[in-house]
Amino acid sequence: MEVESKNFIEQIIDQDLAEGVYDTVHTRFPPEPNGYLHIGHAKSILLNYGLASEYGGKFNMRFDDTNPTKEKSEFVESIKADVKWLGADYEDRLFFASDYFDQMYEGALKLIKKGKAYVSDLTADEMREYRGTLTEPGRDDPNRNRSVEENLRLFEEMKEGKYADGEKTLRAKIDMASPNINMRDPILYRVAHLSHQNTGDKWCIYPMYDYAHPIEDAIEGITHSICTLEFEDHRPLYNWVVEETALWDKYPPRQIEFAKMYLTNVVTGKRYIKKLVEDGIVDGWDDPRLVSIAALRRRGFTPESIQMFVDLCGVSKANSSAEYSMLEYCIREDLKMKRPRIMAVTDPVKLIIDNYPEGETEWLPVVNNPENESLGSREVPFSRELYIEREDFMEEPPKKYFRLFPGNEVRLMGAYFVKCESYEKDETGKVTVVHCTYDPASRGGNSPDGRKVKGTIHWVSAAESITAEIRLYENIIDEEKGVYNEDGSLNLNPNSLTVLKECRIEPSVKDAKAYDSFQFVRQGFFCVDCKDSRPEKLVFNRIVSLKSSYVLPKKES
RNA sequence: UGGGCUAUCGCCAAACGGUAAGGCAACGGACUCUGACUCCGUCAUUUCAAGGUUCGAAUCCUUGUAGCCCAGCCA
Repeated sequence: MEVESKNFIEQIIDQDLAEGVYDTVHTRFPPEPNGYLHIGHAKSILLNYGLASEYGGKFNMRFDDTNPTKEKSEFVESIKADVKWLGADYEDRLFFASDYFDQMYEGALKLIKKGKAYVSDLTADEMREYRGTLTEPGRDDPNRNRSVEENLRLFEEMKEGKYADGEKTLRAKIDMASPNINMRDPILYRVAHLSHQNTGDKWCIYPMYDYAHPIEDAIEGITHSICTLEFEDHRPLYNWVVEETALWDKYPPRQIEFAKMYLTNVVTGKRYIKKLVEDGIVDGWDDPRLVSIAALRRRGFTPESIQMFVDLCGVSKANSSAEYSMLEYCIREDLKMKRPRIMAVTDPVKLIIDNYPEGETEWLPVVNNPENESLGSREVPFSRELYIEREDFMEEPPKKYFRLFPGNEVRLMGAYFVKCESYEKDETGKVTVVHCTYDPASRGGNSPDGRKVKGTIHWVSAAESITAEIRLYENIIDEEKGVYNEDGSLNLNPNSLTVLKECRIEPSVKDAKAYDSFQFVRQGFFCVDCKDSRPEKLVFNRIVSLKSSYVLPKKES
């Protein structure tokens, strides 16, 4: 048992439970359906869901759809799919903030009757002017002292549609001189003659986030309302609304803020991604070079790996950004034991075994994953003509190079020992064929005379191998400058997408349907691109490469 | 400049007055039918800075410094 220290949210919960503030934990994930979810949201989802499961409580899915101008049902569907894929099970608790519009309206009436809210005639500009600045207090709204009756009538008229957009608002009566700008009589309701994706044309007034969110939490019986740091300043207002509307059943919800997580140098900004999509730089929100949940899924990341990543990152209140290598570690860790390791040659050179009978093919058994026997084994065709990796042969090897070079003997993985006898080059000096002889006694990869070889290389049979396309993805990086320069030009890493076309892969990839992804020996992890796969040709996405798989010895001269 | 928050290794992050966990990355080395994996070792005498309290401070106090957030009828 590992002794894991609890994060600060767990500590707060423990204390709440101990003090009897709450007797359960009920969390929620409340996105606005205005875009696709990315890795940052995954943290929030898994954190909220994880907390609920850890304490035997419940987790709600809720769409915060209080602003019809930005929201689309398309996003509702993608968000639901992503949350499900991540494994955050909200059971039958799928809610919409718009489900509570009636109660919010009643709450507003209650506030008006208590003298805690009033209708304002101020325009947006006037409102800004009256609000004051960061350093100067605001001034009272001229309508601040309207009578309850007048406010009631006016608010009713707002609802009835008697006013144009922006003509009137409902404001909370708090304190125009508060150092916290959020408390300077914040707007509770605005007039907006818009059709809502859920409620249609029923409403022409819509509640603001600060008013709506606490009520949503209260109604759903949320105990710990976890959000990001930028809402810290809103907490007093959150509490004010919770108190004044008193719409909770058992206990009032409590807001806790944590730091968002960013990935170093990757683009998460919605408007940048939108532009990348619009400019055709990427092929959509799920382009594997992005870090939306959909992109990660298409790239071949597993929900388990993302869970691991979130766990590894931890939760705190310090702004931070995790290195991408941590995410890569997680997917490598998750996949290495549960995926078959098969042979793929990404830059083929022909290898001819001169003393192997022409036209003969034998099928050799190879274990799928030496570290996980339960994955079974497969048969791989072996013949006189093979392909090996170009980097696995060198005419003049540096020191400590123990793959193929003239006169050297290596093991063809799972097959035979072969010794390099000669090689051919074309006019340009490029090696075209490597000639070897094999030792028939070393079948299976071991010589009965006990001699050892230093190197083992992978290979595929020339005739039976499958040609596939492999896509090597780098993330679209976001340096300090940002993705786009001021003149609109793009800061892209030049090799964000590299397509290798003539890759040769052993025929067992035909069993691709049985697995989402493979580990290609010494090349890393790949998945079949379900979106881009053509029937005649398999397209693989690289999930992540292995560590240092291409690196030649450094200390050579 | 008003208010809120944050500062612990290159990156995350514990430590809650008792003498700086862990992970990622990096670097050595061992092992290996994947130069992967695994394994073993190295990696903060010091916690933004300077003072102070204390037998003892990353933790408490003071004064600074730096970063993030707030002036949408967005969330």
